[in-house]
Amino acid sequence: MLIRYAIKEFMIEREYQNLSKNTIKAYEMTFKTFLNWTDEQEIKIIQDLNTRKVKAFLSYLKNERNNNPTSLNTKHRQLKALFNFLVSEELMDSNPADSIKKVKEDIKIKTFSDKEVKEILSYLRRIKRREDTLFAVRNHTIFLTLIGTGLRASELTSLKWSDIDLIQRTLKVFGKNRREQTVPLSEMLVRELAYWREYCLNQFGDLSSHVFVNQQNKPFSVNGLKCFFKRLSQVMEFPETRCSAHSCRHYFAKSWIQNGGDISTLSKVLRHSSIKTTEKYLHFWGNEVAEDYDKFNPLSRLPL
DNA sequence: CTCCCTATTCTAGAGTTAGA
DNA sequence: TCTAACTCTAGAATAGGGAG
Repeated sequence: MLIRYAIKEFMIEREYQNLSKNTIKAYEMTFKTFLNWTDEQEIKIIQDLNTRKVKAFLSYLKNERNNNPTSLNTKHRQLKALFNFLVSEELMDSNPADSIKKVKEDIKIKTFSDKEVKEILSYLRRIKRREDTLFAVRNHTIFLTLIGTGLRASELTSLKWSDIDLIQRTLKVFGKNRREQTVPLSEMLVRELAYWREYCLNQFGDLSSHVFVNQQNKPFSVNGLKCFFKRLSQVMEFPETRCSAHSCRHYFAKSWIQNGGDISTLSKVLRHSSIKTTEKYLHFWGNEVAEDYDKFNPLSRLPL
């Protein structure tokens, strides 16, 4: 069977399983790259594929396309899934990707320092005072919400007014993996959200169902959010720090830990499914937490 | 005209879940 | 308890709309 058709069969199967759009897209992207490569190598049918060829493809990704370990492993897994399917359909004898080991990854995340967050906040506040435009008020509120709740990007943009209880001070989040949970809101954030709500009412006359909207009172998109952070990073010029919605989430976790919050509660607030993920965060900020560790460690106060 | 905002597409990377 | 499979986020590049 032609590789091209094998992939088509696989995709039909996956779409039938009702996988999310992003997953389908990710498969499509990887297979497109793979097909181009096999075309160049003049590999046409699936029987021509073997472990050596799959390895060659992965090293092509690594060396010529500068993929990093995480990407290599992702693509490796996707190919493995494809071959598994072909084996189960008896179109292939064995999985040529099976014996390939995954690449070691070293993960490190740099998030905002307290100083950087203060700088961002005072910048956004300054603009809000000076201009008092819809964008200025919205962006300020968005940043506060992210810092104050640790929401993910899509969770923020899909927020609806009906999800927010300003009296009970809670927020309903429709998060990753199509799952819904409730998180608490701080008093200060409730005030800011209420102000933003009033602002929208004045501006548009009526309230959109979505909390964060653009100039046309249409839902603010995830891409819009990305662009906001991109502009922000250009203004702030933090040399080391990634400036994104996710950085806010990490900052939320970091200050939680540094202020002595406990990790199992944090895990719940961040809605991690396993505490292992939350524990990884400790690892990310090795040095910074290590300083606190020294500060609070009883051994440093004993004369040894 | 510029500046700011947003949408879209592609590629890279981080996080979760199910089930052997 | 391990890992294949699944899901979502990040960022670059590009294009275009609309306000001032």
